[in-house]
Amino acid sequence: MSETPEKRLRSRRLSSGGVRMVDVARRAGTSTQTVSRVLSRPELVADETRKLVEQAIRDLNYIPNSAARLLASSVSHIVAVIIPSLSATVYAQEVHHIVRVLEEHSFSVVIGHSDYSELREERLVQSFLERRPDGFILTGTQHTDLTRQLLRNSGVPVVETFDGDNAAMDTSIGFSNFEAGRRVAELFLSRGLTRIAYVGGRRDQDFRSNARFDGLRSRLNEEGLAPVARVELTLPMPAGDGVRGLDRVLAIDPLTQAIFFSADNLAISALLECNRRGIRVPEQLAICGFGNYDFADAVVPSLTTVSVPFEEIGVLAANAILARLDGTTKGPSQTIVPLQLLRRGSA
Amino acid sequence: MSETPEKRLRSRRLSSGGVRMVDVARRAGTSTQTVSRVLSRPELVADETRKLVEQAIRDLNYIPNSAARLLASSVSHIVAVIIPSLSATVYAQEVHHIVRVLEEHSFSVVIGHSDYSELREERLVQSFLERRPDGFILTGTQHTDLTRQLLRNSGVPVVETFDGDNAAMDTSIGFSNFEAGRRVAELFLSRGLTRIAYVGGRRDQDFRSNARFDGLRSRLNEEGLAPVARVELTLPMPAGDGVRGLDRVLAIDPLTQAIFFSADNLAISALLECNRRGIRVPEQLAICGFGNYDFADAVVPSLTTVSVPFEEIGVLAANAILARLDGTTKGPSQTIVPLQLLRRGSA
DNA sequence: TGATTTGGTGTTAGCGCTATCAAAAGCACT
DNA sequence: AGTGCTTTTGATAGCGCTAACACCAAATCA
Repeated sequence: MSETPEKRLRSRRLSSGGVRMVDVARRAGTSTQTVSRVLSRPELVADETRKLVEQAIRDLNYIPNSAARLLASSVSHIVAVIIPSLSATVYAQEVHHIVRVLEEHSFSVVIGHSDYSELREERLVQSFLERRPDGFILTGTQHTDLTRQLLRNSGVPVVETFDGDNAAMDTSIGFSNFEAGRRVAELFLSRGLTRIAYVGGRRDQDFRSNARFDGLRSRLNEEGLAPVARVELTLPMPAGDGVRGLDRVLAIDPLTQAIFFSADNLAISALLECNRRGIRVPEQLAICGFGNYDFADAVVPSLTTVSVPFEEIGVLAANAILARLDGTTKGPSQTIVPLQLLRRGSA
Repeated sequence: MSETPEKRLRSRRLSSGGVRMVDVARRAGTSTQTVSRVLSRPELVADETRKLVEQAIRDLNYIPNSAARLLASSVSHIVAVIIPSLSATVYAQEVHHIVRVLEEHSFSVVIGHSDYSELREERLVQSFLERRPDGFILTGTQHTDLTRQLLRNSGVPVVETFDGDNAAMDTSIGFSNFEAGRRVAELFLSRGLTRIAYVGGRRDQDFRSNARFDGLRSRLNEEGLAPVARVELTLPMPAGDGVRGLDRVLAIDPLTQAIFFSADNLAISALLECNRRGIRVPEQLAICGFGNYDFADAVVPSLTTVSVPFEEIGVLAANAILARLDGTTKGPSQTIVPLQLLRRGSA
């Protein structure tokens, strides 16, 4: 019997990684409980003991195991964020600020892409729930029934972003896409333009773009008008799609006087294409974008667009989760952040 | 004695969340081990039993607890990714593809921002290690000693991206920034330009930009030339910084014939500014960017730039981690992805 | 026929941590 | 000295899962 069970077990334990809390406790001459307290609620530990423990932690290069902590305490310090895609600057910006704020509070962010599909979102929610996150930040208010049910059952705080038009499950941080559409229509109308077109994502993919179109149409209807064209592009839409959108609009109605693009990258590439083709902007064709992206005010003519406070949305979403976790807020709440119509050269 | 310890404990357990594996086992009439096998290695379970268990899982809406799994098995299915910032499209793109690939293999990605600081990176590594990730993807090869030590001790596979010039700790997926600088210099020289300037990030922040500058200078030196100006901007650099860079270059040497910008967004905004000021590009001032961003070929004149395969880098980085984990690859390795100089209108 | 292998399943003992309670130590006051 | 209080520390029992092994029946072999 050269290999007792104990021996084998011990070797597995050692190979499993390294320094455990009990090693720190032994070195500091305390119990593991005291070490645990030094890490999570140091104010409960006498100064002298605390220093001893901290020294032991440093000496041994101890790194706590958050899985064990979660298992024992049911707190993961993880927030799950699901966005359509990180290659859209809008969402990348938002996530940037979510991560920034949550990092400061020692929460980790896990990220998933829904790829503009509710079903993929559902699968992600399912898989993220295995990590027992302390919060969820989703994009939009469009979800499958199962997604809603899973989240409700889990009892985790949920923040939905970017959609202030529809009812949220829990907490919502968004803006009114509908209102944005109306404001843009108003602008075009005020310039005496009536042949107005819209270029955006596919109806079944891009619900927030739908709302902008609806807003545009609603305002036009009030004047007895209607959009002369609506072009739907498959998401994701790279900048070059702006030119395709432009072409399709002009194919439908060559006399179009104004186009509202659902994102600035489309609008900018269309605008640059107009310059190239000698289509005068805004005299011949007015262009309005959405999002106030990087080069919106650098192109010639500068791009008229709707400015969306992505940073603010990210920060508010992160803070909403934090507030729910420390008990500052309880129930659902809706926050609408204001949009700003930036009247510039292109319209 | 109306409250036995057992009662209290049971109530805590129940409140802690919900359905456990043992509940599934009970319902399916098996042991927990069999349930566990159905989830992780279903081929080991008889078809009939498997179906029983799967039904029980569905009936109960069972969601496994990954913390318990990690604790018992030492596999987290987490990959930690640290980039300077998600608001730089370059890194957002890279992360997009990392997430996309890893999602398919049911790995979760946790994200952190170093904000171009080695010290912040060190803190992030420290905190991410608590989650026992199965892999790390870092940006660049510049790290603190403690960062290196922590990662080495942890035994986790590490991939460093974006830097093919320097030695990596473990696995590296990058390109040669130095070579990029040389290629751009070569291009300018071939057009007979000699008064060449560089605009990039601050020397102590942006090591990869330094390498591009070094490459540029090295090639110029070979012709007995030197850069006429080097402008250093504080990171992060929003697009508007391109104009500031242009101004500072022209202040140092008004006769500058060519500028190499360390990122396309700077180059594009500078180019648009030249148009506005009536500086003729490329006749009066040649401009070259880096990265081949969205509008690089849409502006007039189109932007000459270096195309970097961000998508490929992300995919390769993710695959490198996966290969290490399933034992396909063992030791360190270095992969250099090729750059492409896109000669367009601006140079 | 018995010996051996195979496939399928169950039993046991942790993984590393924290919640909970108990207890000890210190202090002020009667 | 005894009482009640606060502050500080420790012992114990899990958290929910899987690794490792044990076991059993059926299949295969000599």
